[in-house]
Amino acid sequence: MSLPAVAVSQSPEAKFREYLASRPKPQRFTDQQRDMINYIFSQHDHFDAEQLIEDLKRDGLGVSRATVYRTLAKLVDAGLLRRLEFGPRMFYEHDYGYPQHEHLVCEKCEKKIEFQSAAIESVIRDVAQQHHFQASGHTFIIRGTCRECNQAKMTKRRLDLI
Amino acid sequence: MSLPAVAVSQSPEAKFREYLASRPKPQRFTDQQRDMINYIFSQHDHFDAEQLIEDLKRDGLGVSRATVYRTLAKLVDAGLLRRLEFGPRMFYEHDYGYPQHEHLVCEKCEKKIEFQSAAIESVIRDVAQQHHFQASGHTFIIRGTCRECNQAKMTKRRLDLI
DNA sequence: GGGTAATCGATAATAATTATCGATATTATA
DNA sequence: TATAATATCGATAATTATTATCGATTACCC
Repeated sequence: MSLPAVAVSQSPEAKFREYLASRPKPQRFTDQQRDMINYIFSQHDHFDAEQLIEDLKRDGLGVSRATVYRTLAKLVDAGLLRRLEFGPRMFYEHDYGYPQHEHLVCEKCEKKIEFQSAAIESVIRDVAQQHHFQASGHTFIIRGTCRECNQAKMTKRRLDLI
Repeated sequence: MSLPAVAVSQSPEAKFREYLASRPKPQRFTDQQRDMINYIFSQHDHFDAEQLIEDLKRDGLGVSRATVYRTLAKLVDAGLLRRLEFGPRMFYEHDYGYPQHEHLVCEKCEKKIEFQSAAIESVIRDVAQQHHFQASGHTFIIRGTCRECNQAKMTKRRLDLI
């Protein structure tokens, strides 16, 4: 699930405060934002808004649904989180301190496997240049069945034959 | 917008009827389905459910919202259409008679530019093999600004300086 | 043509996200 | 340090895309 981290000089909170300070109109740093950053950067995981709301509530940190969505948007804009379009709802993962990568997503168990690929970076560069397109981001997801779910299916098939 | 077509032996309608006939429980071919297939395959374009509903209505072919969604799902399952996850709503494009390709999507004007890349196919094969992952599909979208929107921005910037 | 059941259309429901707005809390200023 | 100005909060309503429901309609087999 995890790739080697990238060295960073600031804490996520410090980086976020810098982002807030750099906005044209001044933005405030609140307790809810601090709680969210502490929780999110205490582990590496893919998560969605609903999960985060439940997890924070379970930890006694109540942050309202609206504030969770608002703060996630700011964290993405600040470069702390990446936004992933897996199916109908958005997922989020660490961007700050974590290398660029792509995903394999299992359609059976929803597991996300990360991988890095220099080839993809170069395809993006080449294609963008060819079409005079100014690339600002990309989505690359491979959908299918993971090793474990494949084995489970194989085993079941073998059992069915008995 | 268009890549060279792929040779096919059947009309989209014939291919769809074959699909319906091959289902475990028999499915019926209706006037609404015929109207939708005729409309969709009379042009090559990326479209979403809402556009299609409006376009059909404008052409005097009234197909209800529910039926449009239901039939789109069947057309995808039959291999006639590909389903594209561009942002919050689904888009559709020809699959039958049209080669595999990926997209550049302009964030300013929503234009979709198609491109083919053998490198991506091989990345998918390699990564899947490495992780013993059974790949069934993928999404690859490069987001950014197209040539025209870039020029518009440049021109505006130049004018702003006067 | 007649019976059966898949499909249709109208509308209700769902799910994820965004907007609204009075209450609250952060930051600048006196 | 008190206070004023205003960004953010929480509760809830609204929005958007899509799916489910269900009685009416219609395609398909005999």
